[in-house]
Amino acid sequence: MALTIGTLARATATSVETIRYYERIGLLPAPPRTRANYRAYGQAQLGRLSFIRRARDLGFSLDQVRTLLSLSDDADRDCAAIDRIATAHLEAVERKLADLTALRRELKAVIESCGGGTVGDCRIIEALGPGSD
Amino acid sequence: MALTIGTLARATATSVETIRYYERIGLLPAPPRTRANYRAYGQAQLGRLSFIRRARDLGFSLDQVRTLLSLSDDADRDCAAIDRIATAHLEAVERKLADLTALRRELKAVIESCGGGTVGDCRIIEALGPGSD
DNA sequence: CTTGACCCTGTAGTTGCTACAGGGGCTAGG
DNA sequence: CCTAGCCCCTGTAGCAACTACAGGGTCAAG
Repeated sequence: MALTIGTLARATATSVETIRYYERIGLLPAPPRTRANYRAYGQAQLGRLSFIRRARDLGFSLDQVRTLLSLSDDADRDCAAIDRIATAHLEAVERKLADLTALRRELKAVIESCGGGTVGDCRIIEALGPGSD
Repeated sequence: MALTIGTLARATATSVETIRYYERIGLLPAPPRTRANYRAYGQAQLGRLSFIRRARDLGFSLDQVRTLLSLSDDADRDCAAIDRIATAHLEAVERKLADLTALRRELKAVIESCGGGTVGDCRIIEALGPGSD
């Protein structure tokens, strides 16, 4: 009935080392052990790890995941705190998108300036420095 | 005439620690020292550091910057190697943009599902886990 | 002659893992 | 009973690209 760490890893598309790492930093509780000192996980742990992985896939930091987990333990609590974390994260994602979009534009401009000759004529290098190197 | 590390830092919007770090990893050559053992930089170093910062701002890794710097030293070389690095980086940026865009869509869907009640009703938590935690 | 801003070296911390090294256990085949 | 091959254990070190001290030295101004 109990899952070994390898089985849990395959079930959640996580590496065994990552699971042990999550335990070390207190994100996953230390499970009971078998006689051979193997970790023995139950369904609750599988659910918790799935939650963590899904949140990580959505780009939440481990610290945010920790907070989300502790908030989700209390079903009677106001949902606003959770919404605040998610919205803040969405805003961070949108800032990153804007940054990356600007970066792509600049990068394209730099690349297009290259005519294909020698480095001496290449505008990529020129575009990067102020010319005094 | 020579610049102190603090002046160079302000001129390139870099922190003093970062400049020392670049020196330690061999990205910036070790400059001559004053009698007081202070680093004394010239215009060439200013240009080189500007180049590095600009490339970093465009998202190139320090390893790519290292390669770009060594390629740019040789003005007679074919420009294709430089173009290859820049194009590969652009492709990486576009992959990242696609990933972030998908993530934003998912995140928005999760947030919109929250009606504003208690955690028990909150769809954000529900959306994250398989429900068995 | 002291204050405060700067500089020096060296080391340890950050995030989120990943990769060993060096050992033990468990099952199946010979 | 022995061995092969897989899985598990702990503990430590490494990655990128910085950042943040601690504990000192230097220098110009008042």
